[in-house]
Amino acid sequence: MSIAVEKKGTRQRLLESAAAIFTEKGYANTSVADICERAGANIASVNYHFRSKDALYRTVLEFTREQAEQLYPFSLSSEDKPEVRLYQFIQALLQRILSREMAGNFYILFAKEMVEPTVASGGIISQAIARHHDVMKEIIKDICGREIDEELSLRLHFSILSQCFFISYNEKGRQHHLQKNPIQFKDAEVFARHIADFSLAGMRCCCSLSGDLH
Amino acid sequence: MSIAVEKKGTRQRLLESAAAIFTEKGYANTSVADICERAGANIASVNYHFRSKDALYRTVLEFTREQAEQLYPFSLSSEDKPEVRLYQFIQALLQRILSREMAGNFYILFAKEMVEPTVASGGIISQAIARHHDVMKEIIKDICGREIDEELSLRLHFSILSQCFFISYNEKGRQHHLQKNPIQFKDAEVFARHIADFSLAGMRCCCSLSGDLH
DNA sequence: GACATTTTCAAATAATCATTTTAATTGTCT
DNA sequence: AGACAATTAAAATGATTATTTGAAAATGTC
Repeated sequence: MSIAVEKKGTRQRLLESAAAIFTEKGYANTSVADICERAGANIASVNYHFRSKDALYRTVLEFTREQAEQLYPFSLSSEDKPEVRLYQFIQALLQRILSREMAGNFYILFAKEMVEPTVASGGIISQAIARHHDVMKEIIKDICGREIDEELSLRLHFSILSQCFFISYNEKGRQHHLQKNPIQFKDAEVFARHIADFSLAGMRCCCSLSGDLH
Repeated sequence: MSIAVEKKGTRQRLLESAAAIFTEKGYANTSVADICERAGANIASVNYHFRSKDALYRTVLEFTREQAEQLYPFSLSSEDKPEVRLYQFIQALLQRILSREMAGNFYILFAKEMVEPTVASGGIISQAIARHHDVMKEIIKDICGREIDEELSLRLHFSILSQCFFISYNEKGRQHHLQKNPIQFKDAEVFARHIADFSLAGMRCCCSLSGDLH
């Protein structure tokens, strides 16, 4: 009928509207009426297309996660040196987090789910954690050598990921409580460079410390 | 009349009950009725003693922050070497975060406020951020030397604090999504030792990198 | 064009919530 | 005991919420 661009289908409009508002205000503070209004749809459309608010929320989590994985994959060619792969992983993760598209929404929702879990999230969060974990584990093993202590590996893992995720965890509060401007997507590289340098030094130090004991 | 222990005053009981439930479920998911029931008080008592749910929440934030500051002060004797002060600061912060008392509640509420700010929080969060910032800034300056770049200082600051706060940010989600047991208070020292070692190496590396350019 | 299916719509339902009101109770000082 | 203020109690108010309902409209199919 009209221009192809504007006809998106109610379901898709609801999905995008829901992603935006859930990210903005959180699950509990978002009403189904808000979502429908922004999508230009009727109040009953959420329950028609998604069965419930819970199910819509789960769909948003799944959809935004897929967007993130497609747009910024952790493409680790195992021929690169592990130091390079560390940087590439951190960079891709920060690009996901700082993405203006729906990929970025996932990591904001992820942060909310870690700080205040909902019953609506299903197993999506634990899956996401496991995927990040697997990638990091390989990199750490290759940098520190394979006879590294399991506990030490976990701590290094923790130190590196904490710096990456801290950005998404703090973004909302930085704007609201400190009146700062949002961090831009283009800052991803500078941040990634810093986190990689800082962490590489930390890893080597902690590895050699532990190695000396044996 | 009765035993002194059990007569705590409705106001105090409401405060403790509110701190526990706000920490457990977050501001939006907590009802005044819940708080009153747990405190063994009437539904109207919150509005009588605190004027509103908002004001009660603010009081909880202030009260728990004071508890944290009193129990685990950032007592930095400027005679100690900066490396020692770094460790002491991290240790005190982790002890606050992992405290089973009301001190720990503050850092859980703080995490919630960063990920999903409320209008009810007043300026308490930005004050808390500023205090941590001031302490860290001094330490970084003393470790890296005073001609350090302002931007680099902020990035180092970020890398260190992210590791500390990550524990409180993730604690709820770790239990809910990963079915892990809570991190114990006694783990504060091991964690602090790791974060301090890791970060010290990172700082020195980043400082010398920047220093070489001049 | 007529039928069947999908989608939209407005109104109703039922539950929950913060807050207010009004009355009863308790404690304190004279 | 009596007067007064502080506190507690129970019920009511008004607003918001997710979800359901049943009919209307739109869409697709033969």
